[in-house]
Amino acid sequence: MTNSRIRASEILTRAEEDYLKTILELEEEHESVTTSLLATHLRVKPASVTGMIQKLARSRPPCLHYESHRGVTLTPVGRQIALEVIRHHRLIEQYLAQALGYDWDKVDAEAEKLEHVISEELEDRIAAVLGDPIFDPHGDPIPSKDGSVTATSRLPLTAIQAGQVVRVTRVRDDDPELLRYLAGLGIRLQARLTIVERAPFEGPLTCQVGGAETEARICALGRGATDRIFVEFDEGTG
Amino acid sequence: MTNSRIRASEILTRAEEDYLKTILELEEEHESVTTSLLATHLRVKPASVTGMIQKLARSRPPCLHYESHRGVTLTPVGRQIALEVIRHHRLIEQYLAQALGYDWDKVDAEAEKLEHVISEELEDRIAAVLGDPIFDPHGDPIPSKDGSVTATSRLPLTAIQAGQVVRVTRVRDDDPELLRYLAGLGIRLQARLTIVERAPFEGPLTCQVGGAETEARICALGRGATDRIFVEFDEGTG
DNA sequence: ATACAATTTTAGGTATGACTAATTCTCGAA
DNA sequence: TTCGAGAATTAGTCATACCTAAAATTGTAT
Ligand SMILES: [Mn+2]
Ligand SMILES: [Mn+2]
Ligand SMILES: [Mn+2]
Ligand SMILES: [Mn+2]
Repeated sequence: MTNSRIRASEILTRAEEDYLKTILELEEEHESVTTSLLATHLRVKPASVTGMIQKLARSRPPCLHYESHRGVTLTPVGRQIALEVIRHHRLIEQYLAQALGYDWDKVDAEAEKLEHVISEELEDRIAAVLGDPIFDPHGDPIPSKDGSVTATSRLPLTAIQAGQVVRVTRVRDDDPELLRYLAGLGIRLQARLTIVERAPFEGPLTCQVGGAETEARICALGRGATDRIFVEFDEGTG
Repeated sequence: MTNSRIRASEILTRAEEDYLKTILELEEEHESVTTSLLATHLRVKPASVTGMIQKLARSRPPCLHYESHRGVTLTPVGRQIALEVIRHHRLIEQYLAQALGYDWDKVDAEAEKLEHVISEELEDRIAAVLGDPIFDPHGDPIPSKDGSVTATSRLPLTAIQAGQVVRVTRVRDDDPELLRYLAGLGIRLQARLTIVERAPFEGPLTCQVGGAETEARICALGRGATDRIFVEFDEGTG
């Protein structure tokens, strides 16, 4: 069985799907997707990455462009497959949170496995039950079936000045511990933050969580947190 | 990496889990679970079965007893793992049917993949949402967490005489086409059947579906159907 | 222009789990 | 009791996807 041909939405292995998904996610944040960058995010060794990207570049049609020592770029075919996997992942995360009461720190690990095994029918039913959601529990956009993706804030809390008022729109989902910690502080999607103070030299950022109406809490966040929280300037005091 | 030790509820591969599940299912219906029987049900070649059962017999503690040319028997450890996989499978089937509106002919294929990847937490949440169901959409019992299994009817429709009135309590889930066909006839779980006539020499069984109250339909079922439908004698005309 | 350090690729190996083909075993019939 | 058909096992391959160690490449610093 020589499995060297791939059509869009063909049967790929779990490993292949994870590579394509990760490449697309990294393309959005890095100008070049290198072997070592992929190895870090996929938790495998660089030699393994080289082997896999060579296979994906050899597939017909190719899922990605690859030149030795130059990093990789997804082809339209590879990008479409990656978007399908990401749609699965984020839809499942949202379903676990909405329909099954999962906390936002647990959904990623579960979705990581389920994303590879659900059928088109299950994908569609989940989307229907949720009313075709556009965002996952961390504020990441869920690609539509045709592959379009809503833009999200790239403004990290780290970049905000003292005195400004912002709303949380996205939180990196790669650190469950941080997510649980933030939930404990009341920092969730749509939470309003008023920046009280920014200590210099990468010192902590002090902010007030929630409006003055409710019991507002003050907390200090380090760089590890503020780099992973994305915000928009608050329009209209809801 | 020598992965030869297995504790109950340890990480097994998908293939290993499917073998153990299938062995338990076959033990219930056959006095001896042979290599070729397993090969047929797992859709692999006998040589592959020999290899896998030798590995499962060598695992520590062993998942099954195996003597060359003598078939296999699950050990308590193997049985417990098999029950966990079957619990996953049937809970998922029931969830797909109840919560997501799946038809009973589609749930098996989907559950076959999902059963291997859901976490203990997801299993528990699904069970909770469904109110700890005891049966799956085909009337098969869902093993409880402690491994107990409700007994089900082993009386096939084939064994029923003309004139008798029975209720459908279980239908084999291995043939989606048959399930869809039966659904079209109104033959589902708890449907009442009145046997009108039994043609001799394995001829068709004619029966009336549903009570006389509703629009009762007459249909003729061949052996392929009646062997796969299990019934109980109807108590009280509900 | 050269050399070195970091990155990347190649070479070679492991484990899983399937396959085919060849061989061996078992058990019933002669 | 022997024989042979069918069932099962062994032997040898292949594909996937990881790994380590060695070799090659790149770009930067001298
Ligand atoms: Mn994954
Ligand atoms: Mn997410
Ligand atoms: Mn399965
Ligand atoms: Mn079932």
